[in-house]
Amino acid sequence: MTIRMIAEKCGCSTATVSKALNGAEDVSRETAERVRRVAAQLGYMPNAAARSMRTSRSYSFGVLFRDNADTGLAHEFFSGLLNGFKRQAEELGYDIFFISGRLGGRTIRYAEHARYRNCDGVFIANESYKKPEVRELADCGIPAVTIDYTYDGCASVQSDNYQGVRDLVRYIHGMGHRRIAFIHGEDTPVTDVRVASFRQTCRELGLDIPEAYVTEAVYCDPASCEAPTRRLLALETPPTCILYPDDTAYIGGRNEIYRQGLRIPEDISAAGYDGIDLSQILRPRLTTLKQNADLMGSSAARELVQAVEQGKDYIPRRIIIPGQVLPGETVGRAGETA
Amino acid sequence: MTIRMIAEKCGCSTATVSKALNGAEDVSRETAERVRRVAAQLGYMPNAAARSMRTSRSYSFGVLFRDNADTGLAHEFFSGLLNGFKRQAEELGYDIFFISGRLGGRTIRYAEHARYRNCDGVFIANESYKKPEVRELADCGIPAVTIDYTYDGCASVQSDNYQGVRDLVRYIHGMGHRRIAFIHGEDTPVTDVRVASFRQTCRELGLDIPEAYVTEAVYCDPASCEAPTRRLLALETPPTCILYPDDTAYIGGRNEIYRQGLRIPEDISAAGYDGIDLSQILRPRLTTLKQNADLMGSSAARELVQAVEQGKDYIPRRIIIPGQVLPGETVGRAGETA
DNA sequence: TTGTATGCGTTATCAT
DNA sequence: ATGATAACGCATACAA
Repeated sequence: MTIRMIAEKCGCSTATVSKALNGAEDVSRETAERVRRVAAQLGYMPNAAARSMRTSRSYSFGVLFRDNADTGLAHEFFSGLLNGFKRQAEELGYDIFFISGRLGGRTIRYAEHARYRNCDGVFIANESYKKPEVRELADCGIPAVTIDYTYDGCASVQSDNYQGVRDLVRYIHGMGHRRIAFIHGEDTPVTDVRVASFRQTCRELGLDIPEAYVTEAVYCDPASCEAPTRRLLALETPPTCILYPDDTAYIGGRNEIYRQGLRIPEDISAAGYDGIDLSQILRPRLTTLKQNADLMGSSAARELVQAVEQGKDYIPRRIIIPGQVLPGETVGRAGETA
Repeated sequence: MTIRMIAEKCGCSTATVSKALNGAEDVSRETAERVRRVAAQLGYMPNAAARSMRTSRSYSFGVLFRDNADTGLAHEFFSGLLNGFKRQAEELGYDIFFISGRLGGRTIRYAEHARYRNCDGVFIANESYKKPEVRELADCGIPAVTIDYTYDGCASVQSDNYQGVRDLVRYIHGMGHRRIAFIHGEDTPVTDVRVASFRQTCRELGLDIPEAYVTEAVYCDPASCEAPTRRLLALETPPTCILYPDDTAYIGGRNEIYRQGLRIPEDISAAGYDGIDLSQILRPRLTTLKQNADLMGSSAARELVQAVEQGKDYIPRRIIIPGQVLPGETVGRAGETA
């Protein structure tokens, strides 16, 4: 099935067929219709490789996603991100494929992989943005959009972590809590913003947060939250509410709290972050901040298409996507002077 | 960066460069080495589109994955499957992209999409195998491998659901349980096998399973397990152990059990299926059957490469991947005559 | 051992 | 409005 066969069947040239199929102006309406009818009837599909070679556009986006075992696609936030990106990209005519560091038994650099497949744009998420190889990809001339990180000259889509933590803390404050602790994730740009927002919001609310109330664990690692939780509960003046790095990590804190014979939220309140399904399935339902991963993904796709189609005229934008507090049942009402 | 530029730099023809790069026999060792050195130095990468057009091989696999909101990539079993497939496919030189029903604002059939991108093989998972469109894809002439389902003429990789349920039931029986109930998932080929295995294993063990002990819920839907759990607990002779459709669905049963003021496993035992991370994070740790999703994915990739490279000589195989009981803490010891 | 020539399917240019 | 033709980058059959 090539345009040549359609041309023969229609008694015209391949040039005319190509024009007709691509909606060019200089084709008579009747010819165009006839060509399209025959094409549809024969189940014609253009050959992506040939088109790509001729136009030097592949209508594909490369996706860089950390897949190294642990938390890759399995994390609901990232799978949501990818789903949103994929759906919108396809809607706009772009297929997506994965960029990886291995191909055919050889190690290749991300940028090489992207060039090899001629992708029109790249989507960078869930990677260590400090790795030179990642920076090389972002800078290699192919339009790129990054998630939760800004490279100079690249579009980026970011979850509003500042406002997210702020909303969550204010909600908890509104429930009467005055002694709020934050077990945050490991050191990343996202963590920095969240911790800064936490401290600033508490200050604005006139809350005094002892240093011991801000402590570190590891994202998505429940076990890493057990010791910090234990330490917080053992303080002379323990917090009345603990913020966890994310919904999954919260499970570790929850296990520790129960192990101490305490109840949630009667004895101690807790909140997560992300708003994954799990958070709403557990009883008591977790109070958390839902990140709009799907919207972040689809926004990234739209932005990337703009970057590709506007070429040199494109001015990189930074898009901030707000999240939303899911009240849940793990933050209880606390006495005003707790 | 094309072979032409390398040819100029090396003072030889493009044909020689092509041969040298592809390890042909009829090139002198010194020439080959020089060409490869220059290529590496210039950071040459072949153009995938050009190569694809010339060889009618794209070195890419299409992946059909249900992404319709709910449980797509978010499900750890499927993300594990995809990860395993992706890693192994890339190792063997094939990139992967997603086949979808939408492209450029138009609805296209899966088979069309696959042909458009010229993929060398397709990986079908997590789809309704009964849809004619899916069957069309499996039958369209492109080598295909399916997961947990057999199409005539297609390779397939299957989780050993028969043995899995059998091992799980026997483990539970070994813990002293004699009254075992099974809340299974909705009607699918996989469910059929699991239910059949459950009944047969129980029969072999001499267990009498009342009809009320086998009942239906929905995979990955905790809420759907609440009512069935309640009904089982309210029976005149309630089970001492309940099998759930999967680890996620178990959460619903767990919530209901706790709501009734019962303890796990002291008052009632329970088991899941899948062995996702969540199951090992919860306390008590869930007794479940871990499916080896990663191995299923990588096996599928190896098989698909065989199918592609052997062409007409390839004989479709069915590969069965065993799972493994994860003992956990939710199945307690029951009195021998319970 | 090396080089020349051709074609894969498509789009774009230019002539008709 | 239509068509002939070239070119995209690569691999290969065949000539040298």
